[in-house]
Amino acid sequence: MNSPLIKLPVTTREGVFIAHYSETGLTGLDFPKLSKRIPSARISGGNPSKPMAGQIRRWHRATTAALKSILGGRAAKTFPPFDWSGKTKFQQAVWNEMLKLGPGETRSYGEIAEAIGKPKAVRAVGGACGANPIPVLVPCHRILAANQKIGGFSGGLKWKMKLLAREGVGFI
DNA sequence: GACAGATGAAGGA
DNA sequence: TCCTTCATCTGTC
Repeated sequence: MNSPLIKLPVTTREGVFIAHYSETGLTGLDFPKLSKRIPSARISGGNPSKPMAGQIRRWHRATTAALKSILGGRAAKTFPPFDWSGKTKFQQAVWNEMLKLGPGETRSYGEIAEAIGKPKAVRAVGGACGANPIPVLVPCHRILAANQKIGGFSGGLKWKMKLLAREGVGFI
């Protein structure tokens, strides 16, 4: 496994997201804690060597820029490397498929299942979406249920609706 | 090995 | 048209 894990705050208009980094890339992204005070910006959880810290700062800039772009309803220009070690091939296939979606572009769980060559694994796709550690950047909010129904969202439907509204996506 | 899940489709009222 | 039920597949415990 990868360690240590570095946590860095990403301040946006929507609140402060917490990005988690390992030695190989971004491992996770936490939604802002609603109605909580904004934590002070500091590196915590690890003690990276100097070259590592510089690299993580670069990744963090990319994460911040990508997050702000997506929250603004625009496509992210660059992404940090994602660290999906420990995740299953199936989950990675689902998330890679989601990364191909641009702003305002949506797919159904069934379409994602079909795209990865497992057209009947629709429920499993839902499970992979729920296991997505990097919401927003890996746009699981762009996955709708059949007939444009909103479905569910691990970070809370409120976020899903907000993100989709930003991108001008209509849903039921 | 059993169970649960962010689905989808079909059938009945 | 809406609701209920069931089939299907994968991940997790």
